[in-house]
Amino acid sequence: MVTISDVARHAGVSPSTVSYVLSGKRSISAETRRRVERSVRKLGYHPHAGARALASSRTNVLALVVPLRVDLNVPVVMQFVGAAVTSARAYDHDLLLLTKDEGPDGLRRIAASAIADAIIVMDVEFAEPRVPVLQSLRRPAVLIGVPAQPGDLTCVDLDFTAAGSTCVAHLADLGHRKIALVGPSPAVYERGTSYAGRFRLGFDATAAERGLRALARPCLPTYDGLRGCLDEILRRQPGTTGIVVHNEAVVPALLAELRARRLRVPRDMSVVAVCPDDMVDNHGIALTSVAIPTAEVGQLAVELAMRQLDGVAQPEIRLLSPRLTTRDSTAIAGRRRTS
Amino acid sequence: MVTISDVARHAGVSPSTVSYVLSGKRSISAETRRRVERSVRKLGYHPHAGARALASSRTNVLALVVPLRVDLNVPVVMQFVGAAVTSARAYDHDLLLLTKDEGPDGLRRIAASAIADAIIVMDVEFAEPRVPVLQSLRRPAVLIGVPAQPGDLTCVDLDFTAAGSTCVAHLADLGHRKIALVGPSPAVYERGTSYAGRFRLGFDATAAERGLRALARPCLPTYDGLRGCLDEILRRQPGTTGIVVHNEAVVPALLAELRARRLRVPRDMSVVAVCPDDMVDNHGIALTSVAIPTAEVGQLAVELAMRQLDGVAQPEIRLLSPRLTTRDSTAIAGRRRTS
DNA sequence: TTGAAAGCGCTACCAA
DNA sequence: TTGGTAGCGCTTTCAA
Repeated sequence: MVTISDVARHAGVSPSTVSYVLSGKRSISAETRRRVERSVRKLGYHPHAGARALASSRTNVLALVVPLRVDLNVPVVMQFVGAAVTSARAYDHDLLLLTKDEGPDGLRRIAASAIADAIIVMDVEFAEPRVPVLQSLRRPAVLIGVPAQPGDLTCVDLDFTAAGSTCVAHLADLGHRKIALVGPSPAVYERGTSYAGRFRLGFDATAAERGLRALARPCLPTYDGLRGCLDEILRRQPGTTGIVVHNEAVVPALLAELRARRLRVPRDMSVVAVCPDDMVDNHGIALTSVAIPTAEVGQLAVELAMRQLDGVAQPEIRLLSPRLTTRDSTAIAGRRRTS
Repeated sequence: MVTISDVARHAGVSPSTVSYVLSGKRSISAETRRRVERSVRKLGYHPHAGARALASSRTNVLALVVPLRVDLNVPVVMQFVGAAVTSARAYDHDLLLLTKDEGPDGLRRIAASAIADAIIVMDVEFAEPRVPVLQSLRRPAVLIGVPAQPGDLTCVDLDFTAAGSTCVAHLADLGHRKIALVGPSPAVYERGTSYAGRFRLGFDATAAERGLRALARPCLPTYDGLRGCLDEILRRQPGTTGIVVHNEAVVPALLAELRARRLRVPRDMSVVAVCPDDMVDNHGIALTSVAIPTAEVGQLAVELAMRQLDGVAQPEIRLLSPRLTTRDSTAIAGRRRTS
């Protein structure tokens, strides 16, 4: 392997000079820099990650804890991950993948063995058991989602409460009086997943505020689950003319079932989806939606981690404002049968 | 931080003894082992990853190169990843995530900076540009997929050629005479993605062998894409009674469109899907399918990498035999209109 | 503006 | 069965 000494010899300088050229931590004459950079390229030198980590206590690795459950929307998770790797690379960092299954012990292991400089945690719960551990580690950490007690941890996410409000307000503005929420899987609610609860909060509050009849139901991410959910909505709240669907996986099934029941979208039923923008167009009808800004959130999570590593960061909770785009699946409410 | 010397002092032994207890590379008296292990637990010791890597030239990290394209089926990719992390952890290894976008240079970087012990590559193309680099690195590597010239690289995947044959044979056995393939995105074919081509190969060969009329079309993973694809199939090959769909993303759209055209499944149209087993049941009808064994493949990839690291491995190409499960979406062919 | 050299924490060789 | 210790490749302090 090519070492820093090889480069130094080749360029006719000392190893420390090579190190400084690479890190930019002290000024180097133009001529020396040029020679060193040439040698680096010529020899194809890459610093040994372990040696660097040992000497500098910086690994240039970010740990990302992802959920592997299938009840979460997998493509959405993947978009976060994609955005995170990409921006990590922009900061010359790599991403280490951990699973939520490893739990708090996994976080301790990462910290104690100095495998990563910072930890980014996805799929945060309301009563998040990893929060105390994360605090005790005294290491840069970013949560994607907001637990009940974030303490001094940095959090970033879409403002799901506002998103819930926005969806309801849109339907209310169109004159709908009876609306329903097709939510995530029951399991997602049961374990107190942060985003699900926050969305529900905004949905309920704004429905009450605007005087709407509103019914919120969790929904298993299967065709049968959706059918059951829709059955219940139409039975318990006949005359429903607006549906908010916060569960991308069942959108195709929802549209298929509405069609099967002769409920036309948006004429008989308005539908607002909560999903990444690039998923609104694959369903035969362009969906009115509140965007989940996966790219922004993933990138922001990495940036906030990097800022902590640079030592110039206050703890903060960064909630991105929701953006609703009106497309073809919502319309002014009429008086039509919906059951 | 807790170092190996801290543990040694606490247990009243030398650092090297602690190291040997942990690695199991030489025999240790029961008593000493007990004392050391107690100290390790008591102090919460985890070896410093960088130091270990520097001294042993082993990182206990596996690099996994994933595609972040959206034209590939994301949940399937995620299942591979999940299986890979989980089995890597079983071997006390972590997974580093690289993106295909980094290309050959990314592989070189990983190797040169000794960031990972082995590399697992997903989304392999027929004329895979990363193969020569991988060979030159002389490091354990596993491809998920099979390139045209694997050389002495280890490959693992479902036997997609056999899978294509199996689907056709199933339909032929049921008496279907005109069948079609709804394939992956055109882009997937265009870049010569290994699994797409191999499946197509098996499909075409067996259709010819069994004397079937067969039409294979790529399909964009959108509702409109599917509609266009289905239009073309029914127009260019009227009387088609069997469809093989090798593109999980469009399965909901396919079923919805068939219903919209009054083509009942399986009465008027038999449908065979190629997808992971846990995705056959979310569509209102249980689909006859050939399983993509994501868990097995992901796990096997890791195992083959570990075996190479242990130095006891021959290069091999491991193709898993397809398994077709008959469910409710295929039936004996009748004489019915399909256009 | 540059160089010399002391560690960082661990593994594994050499001795005992 | 155990201990001592050189050295892995780098960063960073101290000196020049």
